[in-house]
Amino acid sequence: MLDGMADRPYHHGDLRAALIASAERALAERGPSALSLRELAREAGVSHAAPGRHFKDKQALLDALALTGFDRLTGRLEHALDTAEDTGARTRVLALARTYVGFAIDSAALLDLMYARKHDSRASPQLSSAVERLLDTVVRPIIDGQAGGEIAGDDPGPVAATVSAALHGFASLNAATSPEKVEESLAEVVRVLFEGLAPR
Amino acid sequence: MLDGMADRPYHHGDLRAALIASAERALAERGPSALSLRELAREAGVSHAAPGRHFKDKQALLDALALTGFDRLTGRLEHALDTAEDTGARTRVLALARTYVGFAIDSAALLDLMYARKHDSRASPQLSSAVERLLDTVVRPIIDGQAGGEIAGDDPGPVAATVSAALHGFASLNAATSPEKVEESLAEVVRVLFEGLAPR
DNA sequence: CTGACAAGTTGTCAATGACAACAATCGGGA
DNA sequence: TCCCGATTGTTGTCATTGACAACTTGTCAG
Repeated sequence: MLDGMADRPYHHGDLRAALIASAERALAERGPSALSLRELAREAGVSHAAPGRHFKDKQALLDALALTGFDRLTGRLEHALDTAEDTGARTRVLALARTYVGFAIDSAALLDLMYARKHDSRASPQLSSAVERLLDTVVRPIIDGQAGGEIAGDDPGPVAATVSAALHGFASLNAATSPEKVEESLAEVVRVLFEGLAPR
Repeated sequence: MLDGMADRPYHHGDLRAALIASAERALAERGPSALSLRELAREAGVSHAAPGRHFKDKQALLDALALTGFDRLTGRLEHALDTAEDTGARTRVLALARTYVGFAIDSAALLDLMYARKHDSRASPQLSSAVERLLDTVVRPIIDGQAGGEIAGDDPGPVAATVSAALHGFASLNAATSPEKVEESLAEVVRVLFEGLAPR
């Protein structure tokens, strides 16, 4: 029975989720180094050791946070693709890029964390599979585009590597830029991607 | 002089540089969270408060470290460009990419730190100008290429944005990949960049 | 009912970053 | 040359933190 918020019940209800949410706020507002388990515990109104029941480690909390980040980003990308389903390949890639960059702008610190964890060799297998799902999503419009003759080549590999690199790189480099400027710049980047550097 | 068993002079000689070097090693070996000022001090053979004379803050140390990273990377890129001076635009871009990715592979944690600091609004002006010099270097072969008719367009802006995004993104995404695979993949990416996604 | 397990609590410890007050060394000008 | 101020390093201290141990409270299956 959820007893409501009366005089703090002994059991929090969903401390795990509350900690992750708090962590994300703290991460965004004060940077990764300022993130303290004890502070999160205080915000949640529990004792300083309570987080230990849900996360073995500070690192475990960060891993869980990164994981939610990947899930959320992948979800948004999938939604963007579904919405642009019947448009051209270029439009779909642009939709993908817009979404990715949007995420990078309003969750810059989280994105950093996500890739920092991904690069760590001690990363959990869950994290790796989350990254895979993300990449699969990016590859989808490319495979479709090649099948429909809108994108050159028949091996999605090199094209996917290029597009995901450009996507991630652009997002990472422009995470601190104002959304309007980014939007404009982004359209140009997708155009250059499709038309290539070499003169036609 | 109470020169005990260790012939350690009261003054270290160049503590500042020693700390930065130690910090880079520790960063690479044990990750950013394990980096402790006191440990660096111990490694340098000085007291736990000595680093405070050279760096106001732990953050200040990290900023200085990031700065050396940018300087080193820019230096390598400039050298790579100079070496490839009389070749075609595509070769020069490939040289740039190789160098950038090489840096990312053997200094992955440092590169993360560099961009983490860059994204922080409280970053020092020195850091910003270091980033600018880096971008200028990347833009150079593009301007040259457009002037020589090897790269389409006359505004380097969009092309530079695309190339630097792809460069940085590819490096970031492949920092944990084996050098051989990366080398192969990299050549394909540069090819796709030049020829574009759209069928010719 | 009950007892095992999950979730939270208090207590403690070593490590850390920051700072203050003090000491040794160095270097430049009188 | 000598002295005095600026640098650089030292010891001491403090609050905060992450981790762990031992204990308590609530929950739920049988």
